[in-house]
Amino acid sequence: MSSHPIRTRFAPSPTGVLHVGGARTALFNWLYARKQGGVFVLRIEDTDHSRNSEESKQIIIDGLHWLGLDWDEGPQKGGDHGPYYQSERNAIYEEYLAALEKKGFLYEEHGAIRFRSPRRKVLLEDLICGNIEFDLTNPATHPDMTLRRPDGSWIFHFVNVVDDIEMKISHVIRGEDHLSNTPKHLELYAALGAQPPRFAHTPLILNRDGSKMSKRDQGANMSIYPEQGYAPEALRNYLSLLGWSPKDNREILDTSTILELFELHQINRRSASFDPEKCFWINGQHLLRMDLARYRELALPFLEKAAICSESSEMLEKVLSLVKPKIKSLPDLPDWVRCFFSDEFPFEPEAVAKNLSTPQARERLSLLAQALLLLECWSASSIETCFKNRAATLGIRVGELVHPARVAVSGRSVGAGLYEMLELLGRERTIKRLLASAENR
RNA sequence: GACCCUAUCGUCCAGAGGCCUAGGACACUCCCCUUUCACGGGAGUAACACGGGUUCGAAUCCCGUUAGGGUCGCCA
Repeated sequence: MSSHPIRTRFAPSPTGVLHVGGARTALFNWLYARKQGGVFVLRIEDTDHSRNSEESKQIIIDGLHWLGLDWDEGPQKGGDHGPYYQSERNAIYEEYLAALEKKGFLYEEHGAIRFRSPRRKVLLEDLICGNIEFDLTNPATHPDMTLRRPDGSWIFHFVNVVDDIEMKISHVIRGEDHLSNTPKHLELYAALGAQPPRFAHTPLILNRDGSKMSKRDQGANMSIYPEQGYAPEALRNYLSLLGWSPKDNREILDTSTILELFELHQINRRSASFDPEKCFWINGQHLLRMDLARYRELALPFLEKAAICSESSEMLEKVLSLVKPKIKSLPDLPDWVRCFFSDEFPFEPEAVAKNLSTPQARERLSLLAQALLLLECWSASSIETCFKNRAATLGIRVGELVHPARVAVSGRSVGAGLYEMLELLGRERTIKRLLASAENR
């Protein structure tokens, strides 16, 4: 198409959190660049000295790393258009300011440097919002913008435009909160004699009730997702669906599919609201569908944190593949699997009360243990047969054996398939636990 | 207040004049499967903000109203 290479950028200011809206903006920029075979740039807009710190910058970098949005140029990566921190680009801004000065666009007021608007109508051809004309002829409604403060520090509009020119950004994909700023930016491009990039303003993400999403709202802060056991690929999936869709009712999409189907101009013009429940569901679907190696990778930190360690990696894999189809959230994992790796596990009081409190139940456990002791082959299917036979002999439903046994062996009333659990646990531990419960509880 | 954007189930998305008695998904309710919890399958509740046009015909086009959001900073 164009002879100009596609270059997009994510240009956050370090505020201490990576907001979910910012993450989505970054995702769209990343998707577009990757889809077009272009370059994705990360630039940190840290001109406001009062509120930026190393930690804040690190939070953004960590968040993007976690989300899997790798940049081609930027912090930790370098590139031909650096530096990528605005705080280090002073000389460049001075140069551009001098150019504007020379052309007579600037004037000073109270020590600040301001841009004299040409006072014209400005047409924005937005890839998402369409053509919008802004009338900037009235100074009362559109006052001249300030470019530089009396203390020498720079204002967003100016440095943002200068950097986009210098970094040869071809597509500015950003939140709709910048839509009304764009005519000002267009004035700057014109004044600098630069060709403006294509703009694409995405609708904002709101809360479920339609209110503006602040960093404190549920789900707004990206740092909670790794902690809560979300898979980055699931978040990419959910975020991509806020304002965009593949149009064919598919919802669970891996990133390569999104890449294949994503189109900038198909993004909605309607603001979306963030639904934590749906996000959770999408994550669950990814957890369910991912392969065991990936599952294990995501699960490991949660097991380590709970001080659960496996005697063998083979055992770990067996346990994980057993519970994987059942579990919806990785933070729940330790409670589900602790009983496989240690004899020290808590008994849920309600589960005990319901299933182990009667002498009858304890009697059955002990009978069950005797039967299992005699089993010639310790496999899930023969264990199942044994349970069923036992139940038939006692004239009860299998459930009346299964539920107490589950609690005796795991302390819990919910879990994976019991017969498979027992097979994995081994005969010795199974019988020991059945008898312990038969006697004590 | 001015300017800009938006308006389909509670939520996300489909719908770009007749295929719409509006489709899918989350959530919710019920049923089936099942040793539990899940998964899976089935069913159900639930929406075109309102008012005018245009048209033989409008969720879809136009205008207005209302509502929500955004911007109007020497924040980004």
